[in-house]
Amino acid sequence: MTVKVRIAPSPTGNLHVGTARTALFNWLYARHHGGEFILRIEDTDLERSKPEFERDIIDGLTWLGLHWDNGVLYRQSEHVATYRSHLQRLLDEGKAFWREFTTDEKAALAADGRTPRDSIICLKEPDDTSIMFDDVIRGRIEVNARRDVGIVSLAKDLDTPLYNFAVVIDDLEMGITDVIRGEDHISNTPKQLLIYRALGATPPRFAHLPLILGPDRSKLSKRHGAVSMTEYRKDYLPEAMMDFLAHLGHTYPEEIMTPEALIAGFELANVHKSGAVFDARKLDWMNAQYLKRMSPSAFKSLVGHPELDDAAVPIMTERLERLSSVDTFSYLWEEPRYEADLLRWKGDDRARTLKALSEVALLADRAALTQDDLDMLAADHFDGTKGSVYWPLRVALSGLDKSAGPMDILAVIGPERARERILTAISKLQ
RNA sequence: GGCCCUGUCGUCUAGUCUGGCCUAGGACACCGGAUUUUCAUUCCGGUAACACGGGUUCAAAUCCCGUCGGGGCUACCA
Repeated sequence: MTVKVRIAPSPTGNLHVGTARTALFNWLYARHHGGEFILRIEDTDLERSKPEFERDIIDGLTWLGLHWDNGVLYRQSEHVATYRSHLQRLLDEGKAFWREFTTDEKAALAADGRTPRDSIICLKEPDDTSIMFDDVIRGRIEVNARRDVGIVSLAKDLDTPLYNFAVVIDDLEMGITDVIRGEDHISNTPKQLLIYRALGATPPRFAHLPLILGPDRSKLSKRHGAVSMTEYRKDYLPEAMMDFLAHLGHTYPEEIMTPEALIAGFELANVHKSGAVFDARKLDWMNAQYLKRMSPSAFKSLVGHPELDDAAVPIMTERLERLSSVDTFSYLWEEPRYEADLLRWKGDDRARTLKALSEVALLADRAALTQDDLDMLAADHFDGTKGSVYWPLRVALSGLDKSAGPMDILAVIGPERARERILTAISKLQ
């Protein structure tokens, strides 16, 4: 049987990194086995589901490069008839029943600010039997149906299915072969198994992924900072993000791997059992690695400056980790602004700085500046102190205390603009 | 509290199934050095872990038992 997996996010928030990672593992698994990867929108919670969140999830998944095989989106809300018929059948067969709430339960709910209803549809209370499954990642998991699971709620009414029920019906209807999801769903699995049993259906295989953790080792959430993919898009390359996420909880032989290699090497057997902390610094490093490997033209258009000379590319890629910091290189495309005092190298006074810059300007007037010219200038007139020449020139060109070297900048902006900047620096000192 | 999952450097991890090649390897981060006009890149080097306690064994990170720790779930959310 060919493999068919799904990612089933609920559009009650933007695409969470944890959901993205689960999606990635499902995708990797499907592609590795030549199977299908389905996107299913779990919008049974009508109140919290929002179209803009659905949009964000779709955009995020697309950005990451995770393409699903069902062209038309499957939304649970569009399949009420299916849930209804299964629900009715379960009711008719006496496997499910309308469970009345006690006044106490209703009071508790009302106190919570919610409008309680009189009854919901539940599965008949299970027998005192053990219910078990062999998790592909964790091995056998076994619990007592009556004591540990109890009564499973299925739907608020015939047209309003609840999560556990909708998931089972959809997975069944779609022919999902492997359910690969977060560890936080382990405790839902016995409930769903009970539903499969009531339906007389064969459950799929289950594989529970370790959670992505925050620095304090609890499930990654908003209080840890950015958790939505959207927030990462402005800083990272999708291939870097994919690579990073793929390594969280899965063993791979290399740090930097192409999507093809990730697919080829993906094995549920190599998925870990314990959670992994999301380390943004490693993501930064990976991103930097991918940036360095980009072609000059691709990089230039990525950062929005296709007009730049190719020489600008290594200047940026050698220093850039997060895309949003690209403005620190603005001196490559616009005139720098700075205070005159920044031009002075260490103990040098204004006169000496002015002299250095003037000599450089003279040199630049005669011919294209070379490193040899500058070295000679330093040796002849500044007792060998290269800094006295290089520093003012570099600041004149970049306007910053930290930047690429003057010769590198010169190669990007050209001799004309360089000369103008040197002249500007000289006038600042006068 | 109950049920379930889990435990190798600060972090991601190799090694655990099939005990010896592990005086525990790699990567990120960090520290130091080389190159050097600043920053960065690059290259060298370094600090740093088998949660703890028993047991089995000639030999245990690896097997067994216990303890402790961390996490998840505990909805008329998903």
